[in-house]
Amino acid sequence: MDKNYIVSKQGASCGCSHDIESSCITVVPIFNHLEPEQMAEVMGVIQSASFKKGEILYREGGSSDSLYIVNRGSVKIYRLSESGKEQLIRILNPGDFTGELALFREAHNEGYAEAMSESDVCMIKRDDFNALLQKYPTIALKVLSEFANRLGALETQTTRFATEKVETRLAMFLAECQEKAHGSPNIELPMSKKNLASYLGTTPETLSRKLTDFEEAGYIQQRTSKNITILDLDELLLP
Amino acid sequence: MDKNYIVSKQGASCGCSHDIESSCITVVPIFNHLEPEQMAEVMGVIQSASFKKGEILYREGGSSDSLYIVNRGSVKIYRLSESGKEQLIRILNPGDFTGELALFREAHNEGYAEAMSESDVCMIKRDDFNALLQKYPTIALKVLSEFANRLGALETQTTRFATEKVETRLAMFLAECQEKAHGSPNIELPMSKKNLASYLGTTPETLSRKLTDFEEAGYIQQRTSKNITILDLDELLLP
DNA sequence: CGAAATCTTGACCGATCTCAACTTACGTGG
DNA sequence: CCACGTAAGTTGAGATCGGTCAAGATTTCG
Repeated sequence: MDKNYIVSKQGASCGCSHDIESSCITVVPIFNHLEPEQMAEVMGVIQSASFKKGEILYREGGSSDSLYIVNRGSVKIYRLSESGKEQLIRILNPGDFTGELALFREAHNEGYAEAMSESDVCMIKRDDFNALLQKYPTIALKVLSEFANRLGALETQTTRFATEKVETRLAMFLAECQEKAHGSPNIELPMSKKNLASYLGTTPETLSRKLTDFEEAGYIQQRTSKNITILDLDELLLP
Repeated sequence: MDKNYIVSKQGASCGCSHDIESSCITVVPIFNHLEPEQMAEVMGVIQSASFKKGEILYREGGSSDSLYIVNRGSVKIYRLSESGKEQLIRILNPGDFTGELALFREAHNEGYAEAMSESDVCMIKRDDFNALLQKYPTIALKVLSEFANRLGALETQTTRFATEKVETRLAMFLAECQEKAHGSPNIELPMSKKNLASYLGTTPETLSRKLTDFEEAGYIQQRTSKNITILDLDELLLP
């Protein structure tokens, strides 16, 4: 297992009370099959950086040409629609990466990446990463696998937007939260309700109302702002 | 240029009056950089098949484990939402491929692939394709590039569904049609209006109404069922 | 502790879906 | 080649969902 993670290069510079061990060491799925000496090669081309909450990793139209791997914290990827509204695409947690669009296409970034909390990020330059891919085909297979998963998830997401109403999308989202929580009825929303509204393609007002509706119908119970207990998943998903 | 395409393996078995030359030879982007002897190796693991209009290449939940490359004709990829509505994801034209989800994940197919017209399709088995990827890393790079493009397009699509109204989505779609037609104002819808409605996440009724609205506003002119002349693209995109 | 952001609730309105009737286009078989 | 049946497309009326604006409550964070 020792070879299965990358040690972030920056030292424990954070003066705060974070758990240093877990915060600076992260499993990076696309590299976790490499031998130590190969990993060393990867380490050689990695750059690290920390971002404070709200700082931008890259912005739309920018010409960043790196792969970004989140090591600690969380990063939100969002776009601004042609009419100016923000649309949250996904949230990166430790081990997730982004920047692929700028890597494999000539096009510029099509979205924004913004740290949602103090975050450590590893970066690999386009040319270095391409060299790694050429040299170690298994890395490419890992990335292909990740892309395939993301394509599948995005297609599901698109289908929901196109065919389900807000209420249903929210119910499905809650169901997925419960799944990720290994079936526990007590779930914690992984983002603010404002962001969740954006992610679900609705407004905070409507989201608030739907949650209230669910609660009044006895399907869920809102404990705190982000903690919800799911009382009747079946009824929630039925309509 | 000679090495830049694959010759479909089935003979000119169609008794109909199709143009044999163009119908059985197709550029396949993910292989078009290979040397002849490498291409021969690819040919060795390819199987071909023809599908009549309406025939299903694979279906949701099925366990097809092949990559499908369209050689002639067109194939539509769609999903059925949890509530049973059909959502058109994309249309494959010659050179496009699908089946990636079953290739790189354990999961089953999450959608349907259906021939929209008489179509010739090349298939490569999962194991064979993986072997090719390992042996020729450049193929993997091509596929990565294709995936990256598709991810970008899907994110754009998702953002539009989440933030734009039907009218705007339709206008953007028409604009893209014109772009693909190299700027010509005379465009041809690449699918039936029923399918287009599904693709845009609306109903045929609403689509019909919006097109009428555009026409009455003088932005477009509907010549035939599928032929439209764009009179004022700027006004179309403005609101 | 206080300013700013987030969240909630209410009232209203507009976009789009649904249902239904009708027209048009298309493919098949006589 | 035409007739017919089915699917696709159009149009209208009504209902509903969800967005907007506004005000107030609550939380967060410096």
